[in-house]
Amino acid sequence: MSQTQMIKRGELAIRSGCNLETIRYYENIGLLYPPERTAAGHRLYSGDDQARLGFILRGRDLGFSIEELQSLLSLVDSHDYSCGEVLDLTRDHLTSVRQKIADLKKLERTLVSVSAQCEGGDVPECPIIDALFGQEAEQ
Amino acid sequence: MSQTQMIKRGELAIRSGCNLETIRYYENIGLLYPPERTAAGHRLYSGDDQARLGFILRGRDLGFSIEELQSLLSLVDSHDYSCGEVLDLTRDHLTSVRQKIADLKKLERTLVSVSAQCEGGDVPECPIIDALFGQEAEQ
DNA sequence: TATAGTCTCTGTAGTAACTACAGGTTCAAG
DNA sequence: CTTGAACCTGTAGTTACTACAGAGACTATA
Repeated sequence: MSQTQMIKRGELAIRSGCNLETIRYYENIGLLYPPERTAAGHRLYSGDDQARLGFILRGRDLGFSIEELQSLLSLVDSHDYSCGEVLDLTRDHLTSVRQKIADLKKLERTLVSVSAQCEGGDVPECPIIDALFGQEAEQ
Repeated sequence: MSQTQMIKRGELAIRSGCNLETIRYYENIGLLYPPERTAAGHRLYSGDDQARLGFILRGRDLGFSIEELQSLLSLVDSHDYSCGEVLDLTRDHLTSVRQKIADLKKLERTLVSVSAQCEGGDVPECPIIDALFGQEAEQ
């Protein structure tokens, strides 16, 4: 892609912003292909390798799990994927993100309502503690 | 509290809705006090033990981490906590919940905008894949 | 009373997605 | 030629559990 220059793991870590050990981890779990090696066994990453790591890191930033990235990459690797398949995976992921947001908002509301009963200060009785010890958390 | 009847771990699991193994885990990490035992070594939980587990489970439902629950419980155990201290912990937690919501919403927007460029179907080129392989994820 | 089946005990390993370390090569600069 | 940085490997730690194996205890029925 950009350059066909081969780089070592440390350099890849710096360029990609990915942790050094994480690169090896992605190789171990099969997200990255085992790269070429020098005679002494040092890893050498090609431009394609760098692009693939970039893909993984951007997917990770979008909250895709390793498993989801594995699905996405196996589609890409098949060279026979359709846009629809990718869109399905993305929509599934979007659904789970929205579910998490909904759960957290519910949590937020409960925390706000619990906090609102509490006046703070030095008083030794606390409605928050009472709520936690009480029968219902009114989640 | 409710009854001074001592119950065993299996019964506590059923009554509280907590996983059997989790109860032992909470004991191991010091969230629950080591309960009484029968002569043969079977755990016996008092009403107070049951209330404490209830506290933990409700706190967990509110998204408090083990560490936060440990702080909360050590305040309770000190018998000398103030409402202000509890409120501070709760507000810190609320802040982190809100941060998570904000992060996820940002993610959601990005996923929506990436998906919007994609028409699905059987075409073999996918803007989502292109975006992931591209230079910027425009997060 | 014998025995079968369920409950409980312990320590340990597995989950997700890394991160960090120890102990040992290899490389590059002076 | 030596020194220090970079690299190699395998393994352990993180969070908050969950699950398992193998052994002992309890209970109900024949």
